[in-house]
Amino acid sequence: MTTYYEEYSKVLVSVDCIIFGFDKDELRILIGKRKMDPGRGQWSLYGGFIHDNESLDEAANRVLYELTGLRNIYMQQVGAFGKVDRDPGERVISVVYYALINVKDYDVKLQELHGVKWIAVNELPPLYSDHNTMVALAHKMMQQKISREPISFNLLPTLFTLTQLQRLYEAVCGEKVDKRNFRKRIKDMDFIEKTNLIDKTSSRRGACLYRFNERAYNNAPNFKL
Amino acid sequence: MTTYYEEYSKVLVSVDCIIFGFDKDELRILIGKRKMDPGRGQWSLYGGFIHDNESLDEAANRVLYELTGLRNIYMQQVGAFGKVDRDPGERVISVVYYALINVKDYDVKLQELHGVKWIAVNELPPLYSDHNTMVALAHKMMQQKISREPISFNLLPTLFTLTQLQRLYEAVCGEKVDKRNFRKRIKDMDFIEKTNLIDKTSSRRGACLYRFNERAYNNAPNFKL
DNA sequence: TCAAAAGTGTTAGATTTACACCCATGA
DNA sequence: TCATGGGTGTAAATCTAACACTTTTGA
Repeated sequence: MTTYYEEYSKVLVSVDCIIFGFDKDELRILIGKRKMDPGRGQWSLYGGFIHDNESLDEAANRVLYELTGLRNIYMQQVGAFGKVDRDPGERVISVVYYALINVKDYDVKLQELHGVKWIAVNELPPLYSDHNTMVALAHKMMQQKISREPISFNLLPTLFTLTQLQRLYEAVCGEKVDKRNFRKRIKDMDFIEKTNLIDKTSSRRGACLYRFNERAYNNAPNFKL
Repeated sequence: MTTYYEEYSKVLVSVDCIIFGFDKDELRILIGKRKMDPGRGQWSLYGGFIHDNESLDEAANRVLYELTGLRNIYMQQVGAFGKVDRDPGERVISVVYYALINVKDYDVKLQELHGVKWIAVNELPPLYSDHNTMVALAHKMMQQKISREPISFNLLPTLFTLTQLQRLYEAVCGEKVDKRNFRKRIKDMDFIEKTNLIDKTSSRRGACLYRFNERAYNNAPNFKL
C-alpha cells in the first residue's frame, strides 16, 4: 500500500457511548468511575479507542457489546468532540454515540462487573472531561428524534402499556402531557398495535399491552408527536 | 508530558466543508476538482487535515478561511465519517461541517484560484469518496435547522427582499410555498425588520428591503416556519 | 400601455388544547 | 368498600391552507 498523506500527523480517536435507559419514570444513562489514568475515579461515560480495522460505527457497536453484552442496539452518532485539551492525558478526538436499550435487557451482574450505574440525566454528577456537554447534546438530539421517529420502543419491553409509553415521553421531553390527548394521538398511529394481553403488575384493573409493528410503520411512516 | 494512551493507534483526521450558497433561486455548494492523489481530478468537497494544535472547529474555520478568505462564517458540524476504506489512499476519519455564506461575499478571483464552482445541490456530479453522502446529510440537517433557527440570513445580503427570502426557503426545502401565507408568518417574526429602503434591481415597482435584527431575536427567539 | 414583480385579507377546514368522570380489581 | 391506576369524548380555540386581484413603474 502506498501512503499518500505521510506529511500529516495522526491523532487518537475514541468512541464514547451515552446509553439511555428508562426506569422508574426517569430517563437514565449508564456511567461509571473511570478505571484508568488520567482521571481515575471520576464519573465518566463508557468508551474506548478505535481499532485500525473497524469503522466508527463498528467501534461503537463493539464498545456497546463489551459493556452490555447486547447486539443490534439502536444507536445514533451525536458528533465529534475535538478541543485540543479536552482530555487531560493526551490529545484525543472523541466521536460520541447515543444508544437506547431496555434496562431489563441489561444484566445486573454485568453492570456490577463494569461498575456502571443507571443515573437519571437530571441528576448527573460532574463527569470526566467534556462528558457532561456530550450528554446534554445527545439528550437534545434524542428528544428531537423521538418526536419524529418511533425510537421510543427501544427503551421499552416489546410489550408495553400506554401509561408506560406516556411516562417515557414525559421523561424524555421533560414535561407532562395530557393523558387523553396522548392516547388519541397514539390511536392514530397504526403501527402501535393493541394486543389482547393484559398487564396486571402496575394496577389492579390491568392495562392493555401494546406493541410496535415495524412493518406497519414502514408502510405508512407518518407521525408527529 | 506523560503519554497515557501509547498502546492505542492513531489515525488521520480531516475536516471537510460543505459550503452552501444561494444564487439564481438555487441552493448551491462549492466543489472543485481534487488536486492531489488519490482521486486527482475528481469532483470533491474542499477540506484539509487537522493540525496538532487546533480543535476541530478551528480546523474547519481555517479551511474555510483558506478557501474563501472569510472569517466568522456560520458553521455547524454534521458528524464524523469513519468507514475504514472510505478514502482510497489511507484510512482517514473525516469530520464534516456545513457553512453558510452569501455568494456575493466570495471573491470570484479566489474561486478561480482554488478552482471551485457553485453547483446546485440538485445537480451534483458524483463526488470523491463518500462526499455525496455527506452533502445529503448536511442538506437534511440544514433544512431542519432553517425551520427553527434564523440561519437563512447567513445566505443572504444584510438587506434582502421578502421574495428573496421566500425563494431561499423554497430552494432549501425543495417545495413552493404560498406567498401570502409566507409573508404573514414573516410579519409575526419581530426580528425581521422592515427598513425604508427599496430594492429596484429585480422589479420596476421596487420591493421593500428587510434586515435581521439579532438583538430582537435574542429577546424573543420563538419561531417555526 | 403593458409586462413583471410587489403587495395585500378572508374563510373553511384541520389541528390542538383543555377538561372530568366512570370502570375494574385486589386487598 | 375503597384506593388505585385504566380508560374514554366533547367543545372552544388556534393554526393552517387555499385562494385572486390591485399596485407600481420602466421600457
